[in-house]
Amino acid sequence: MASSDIPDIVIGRLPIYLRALTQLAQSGRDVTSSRELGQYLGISSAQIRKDLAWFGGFGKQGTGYHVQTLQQQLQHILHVDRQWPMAVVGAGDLGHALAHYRGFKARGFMVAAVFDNDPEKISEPLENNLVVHPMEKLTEVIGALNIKIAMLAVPAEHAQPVALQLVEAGIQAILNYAPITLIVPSHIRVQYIDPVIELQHMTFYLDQHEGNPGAAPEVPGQVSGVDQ
Amino acid sequence: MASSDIPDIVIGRLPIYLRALTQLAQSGRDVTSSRELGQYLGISSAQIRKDLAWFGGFGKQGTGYHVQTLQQQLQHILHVDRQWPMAVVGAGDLGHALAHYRGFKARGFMVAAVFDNDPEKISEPLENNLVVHPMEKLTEVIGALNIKIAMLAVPAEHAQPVALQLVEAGIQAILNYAPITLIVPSHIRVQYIDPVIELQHMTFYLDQHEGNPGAAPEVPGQVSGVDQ
DNA sequence: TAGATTGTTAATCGATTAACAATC
DNA sequence: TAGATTGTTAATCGATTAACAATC
Repeated sequence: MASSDIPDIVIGRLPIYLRALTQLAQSGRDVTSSRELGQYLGISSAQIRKDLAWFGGFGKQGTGYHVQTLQQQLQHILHVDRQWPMAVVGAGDLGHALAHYRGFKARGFMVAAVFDNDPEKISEPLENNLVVHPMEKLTEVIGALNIKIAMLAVPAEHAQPVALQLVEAGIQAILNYAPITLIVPSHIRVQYIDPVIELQHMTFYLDQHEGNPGAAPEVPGQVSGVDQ
Repeated sequence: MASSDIPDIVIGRLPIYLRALTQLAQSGRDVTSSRELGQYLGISSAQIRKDLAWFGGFGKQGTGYHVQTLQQQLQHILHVDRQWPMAVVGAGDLGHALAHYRGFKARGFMVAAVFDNDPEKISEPLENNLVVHPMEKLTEVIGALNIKIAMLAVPAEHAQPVALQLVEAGIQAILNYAPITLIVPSHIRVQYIDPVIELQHMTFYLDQHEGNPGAAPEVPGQVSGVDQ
């Protein structure tokens, strides 16, 4: 029952299930099945049932799963049945995009503070009453707002030292947008977002001269696999 | 030898190795070992050697790997020993951030065209002589510039139809930033970037009341695992 | 009831790790 | 040479899938 018993690879799929359920709910579906969900996500129905079974029995034989109930259960399991305040560090293009992103709220998150070390950006007003704080205020603001999660959007060469500052300030989870591996204490959670990693994964399968000259229409219908 | 023999999970790690080698090269290292690389990335040395062995023997017994040579080999294997022109679809905050991002060039990519359906954004000038094209020009421009890769940065409700337009236009790989699962023909590669998925993966391990009041400094030193 | 789908166990499959001969 | 590290094989480990009794 301890969360450490549950394979991390299972945890990684739960947010994807949750996202799919949200889509289903929006399209008005009340009930779904592991078969439907699996087909939609490119995952076997057995895997979905087995993943959910780690946390209990949420379905009904013969019927399937009540979309809204399962959604709530997953939100509870993932601790997103609340709003996590987050810090954005780095107020460049990406930092701005993150600070303005409307999609966090409905899924358990909000940007509560933005930091940058560029004097020109300090005090710059953003949406939602946010302003850009100087890096000197990092520990103070993160402590005052009880922030545990940071999105790191600074240039690659600053990412490592800033990450350690964040840890000092009490941050426990970092979503790192800088294209480097961070070295942090082992109790700090880190996830990486680097578009080039994903692009290079795809170009392995692409061939420069695999030309499609003039466009070759194809019948849609199949489903692509799951994301990392 | 056919690329389909090689597990996709192995392919997914190669860009991470390549990124680490770039970091090593920048810090002036000439030679490295599977042990060093593994320690740095939180991966076993055996796995790194086994992954590389799918493509040949790049190392020297007793010595290790020549950083620059291995870098070049991986670039070749991943087909990033060239510059892939890409389309950005959606010229909002995120689209702008992608169009301005400086990090693509050195790693095999460039933004060659930007599209949006908002008349106010059309013809808006961006960096690098880019302008925002109307969606009507999608097929024409993608064909003329021989673009095979698109980054999809439109609102969630438009992502599915736009993805199919991209496929019609000859796009073969999509990096999808919209928080939905895309349904596309099976020969189209799709990778997903959704920060909320990564955040929810981390909040599973966080506890709201696991307070660190007043900041608890900790000794850095250990390394976090590999991303997806 | 008959049909459908769950939760779960056992079988299979694949990925990771350990170990070591080869060799620089 | 002695020490180090590769490439590779065999052993282990873990994840996925198949199958089905339980039951709605």
